[in-house]
Order: sequence, then structure tokens, then C-alpha cells
Amino acid sequence: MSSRQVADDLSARIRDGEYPPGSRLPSLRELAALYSVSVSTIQRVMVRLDERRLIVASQGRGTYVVDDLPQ
Amino acid sequence: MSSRQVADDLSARIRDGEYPPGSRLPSLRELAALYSVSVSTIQRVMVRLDERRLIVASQGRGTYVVDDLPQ
DNA sequence: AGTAATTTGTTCGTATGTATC
DNA sequence: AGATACATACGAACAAATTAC
Repeated sequence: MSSRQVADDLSARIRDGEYPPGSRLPSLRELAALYSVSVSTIQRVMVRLDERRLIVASQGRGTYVVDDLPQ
Repeated sequence: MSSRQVADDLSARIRDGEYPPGSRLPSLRELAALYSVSVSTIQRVMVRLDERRLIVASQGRGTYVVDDLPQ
């Protein structure tokens, strides 16, 4: 599974409210297990979501859905 | 140097015409050497530029600046 | 109050796979 | 066939934040 596919899936889940604004996403390791891909791939996924302004990552804390989704 | 810093720098160079539309960017290894970062970081940089619709990567060929830059 | 341990994101380095030349 | 190039995987080390003691 490619980083773009996973990014699109996660983006959709965020849009659908499965991960609402302000909530914390599963950790990179957890997401890797969820999607059966490597942590490296999930890192590229997170970079995509970051560029899409959907998440904000914080070292040591976790990755959070932004308060105000674009559009 | 972070992947976002490198991505911002490369984006600016593309915008400035240093890497014009249709041209091929240096290879991942070359870029890694240019910015004194690892190839892994450059890969995340490329994902950012891909999300910004500035480049198109082609396996086995290289990474090219898109013909029509956004905006 | 303070420090050690844990968690989590970030970067690094290497190896393997796939595609192109 | 061989070399080059991007894509994914894996493991390790690092840095920042939190938790446990």
C-alpha cells in the first residue's frame, strides 16, 4: 500500500469525523500496524497530511487533527 | 535541517526558475549531498513537493518539475 | 523536587524492490 | 546485462514531551 493511498484514506476518515478536530491520531507505530505498512511509509503519510493542513505533529506528544479543517 | 526547510528552499528555487517547468531535478542522492541531509529526508522532501503539485516523480527516470506550476 | 523510564515524532543508514536507461 | 533512479521496508539513534517513581 502506497503512502498516497494511506494518506487519502486517513484524509477521508478525518473529513468524515472519525478523527474529529483537536483529537489525537494513533501513534506512528500504531498506524503502521493498522495499515500493515512500515513506520517509514506512515511517516511519508504524515508528511502528506501535514502538507494538506490536516494535522499538526508534536514530538513526544503525538499527532493532532487541526482545529480548523481547510475549506 | 528539517524536511520542511529543505522543501521550502527547493520550492523557492523552482518558483524562481532555477529548476524550470519540465526540467529534471538532481537525483535523491545528489540532493542529499547538496543539503547535507540523508536520502530518507530528501524522500520526505519530495513527498512534500509532490503534495504541493510542484514535481512528478517517475521511478527509474527521475523527478521532474511539473509543466504548469500551481497558481 | 527530581530524575529515570516511557512514549512519540524526526532523522539517519542500509537493504530490497521496481522501473528506466 | 548492467547501471541508475525512485519507492518501500527495517532497524537504530536522536529529541522532545509526558509519566512513574
